[in-house]
Amino acid sequence: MLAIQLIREKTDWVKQRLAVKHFDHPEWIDEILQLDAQRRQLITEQDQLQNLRNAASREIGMLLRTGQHQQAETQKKEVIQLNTQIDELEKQRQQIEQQLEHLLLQIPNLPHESVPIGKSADDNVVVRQGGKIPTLPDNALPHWDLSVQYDLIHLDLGTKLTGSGFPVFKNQGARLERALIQYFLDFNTRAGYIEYLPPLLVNEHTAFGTGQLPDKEGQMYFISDDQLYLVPTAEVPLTNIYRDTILSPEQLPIKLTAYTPCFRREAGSYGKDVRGLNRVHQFDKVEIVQLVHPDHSYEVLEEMVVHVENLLKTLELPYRIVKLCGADMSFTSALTYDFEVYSAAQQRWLEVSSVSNFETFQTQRMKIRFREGKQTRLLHSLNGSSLALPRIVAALLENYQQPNGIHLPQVLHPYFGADKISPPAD
RNA sequence: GGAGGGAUGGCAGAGCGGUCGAAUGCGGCGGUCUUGAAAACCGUUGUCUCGGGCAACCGGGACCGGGGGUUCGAAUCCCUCUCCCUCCGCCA
Repeated sequence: MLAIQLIREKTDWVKQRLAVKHFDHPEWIDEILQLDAQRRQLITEQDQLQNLRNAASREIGMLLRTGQHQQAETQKKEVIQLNTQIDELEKQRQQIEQQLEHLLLQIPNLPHESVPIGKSADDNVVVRQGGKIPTLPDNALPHWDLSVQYDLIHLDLGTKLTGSGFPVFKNQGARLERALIQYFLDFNTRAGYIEYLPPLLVNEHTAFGTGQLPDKEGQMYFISDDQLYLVPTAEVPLTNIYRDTILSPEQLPIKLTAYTPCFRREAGSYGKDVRGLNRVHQFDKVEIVQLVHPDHSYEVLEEMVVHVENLLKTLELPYRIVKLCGADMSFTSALTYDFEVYSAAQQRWLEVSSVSNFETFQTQRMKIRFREGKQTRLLHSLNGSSLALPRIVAALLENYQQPNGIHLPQVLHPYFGADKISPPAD
């Protein structure tokens, strides 16, 4: 959520920035300003009347104590008059505020100055590329075939147990998943991130805090009996840990990491994009989150990008880093880098991480602040995947397939307990 | 699931329906003392918001778990929701 003062003070600049995100209702900004002016006017009037009421009530107390009941009664009648006026103003104010909030919630975050102008994902800018794209043997298979051949992942079984998009990992497949999670968490904690294991169900306050509500309501699974949402990413519970807190400068930066399964309804997805592990309803992901001083958040963003990049390098996968253009960014982000890994058998780039700076867009909602002198100030929040597992697994299987098995990168050997995935014994 | 108790400032802990934004203690910050530190003493110490100076500040309003009600007036009374504690039951 944008700060109303920002809209007030830099109206034209806000509109100009929103245009980069292809936000096509600049008139809402004007409506917001109008409502804001009305709101402040009403508050001023109401406060004045309440001031009068407080004084009068105090006087009534005095009158009663000194036995002047007559005067007290006339005073009471006046205050009752006042109260009807106050109630009227209060009703108006609430209505205005509701409209204001409704509009404000539909304004996306402003893109950073460096965000590329663009109309679609085609206009994203490749920042760096690394690793080597392997040449595969002639009979190379995509990961969904390898999964079956090596008895690693069973999508049809998931369909039987739950529905489509809920993969079942088995044997070496399950072990690989566990190894990756463990490795990623170790990599993050070594870099100073504090490990958490948060709840997988969150309430609506929490979902609202990071911006999942109301914007992406349909994307989350909802437990209606208890009014709880299944987490679509660890970002949600992790960032909300610090909701409604005022930190001291010495506590900064806050660096958090967590593994959680992620649940996404992905309504409306179809076709080859969803084949195999490319898009599923439940997947594993390790997330990193930082809450930092607003003056340094873009340095921290670069630091997080390098962190994820280093992790990817150790997996020895061909990758590239993409800076998202205005049209492709999320509602809440000010600047986002996507990480993609090359899936050699599918011959396409798959997104495995998204690292973003949200500036104060989330912290404004969550009221995450720090003390700066006598003032309080909003922190900046950032997060990124490090990493999302399914497409990493897909790329590992496809890129490393050899006639005698799937050779794993060295860093995984101790976690996996072997240097390769062996063909099933049969 | 059943019965009872509770939710107050960073923490602990008071609070007859009317100068209560809230006693007191601890902690924090500033100062005196000291070569320095500790102790002692003095002072200070919440958040949000509106208005004015458009800055260090000043004035108003709101906030004692959330929401609603009674009243001229509510931290204090009533209703409701949430959470916490104790006991019983059930259970990984």
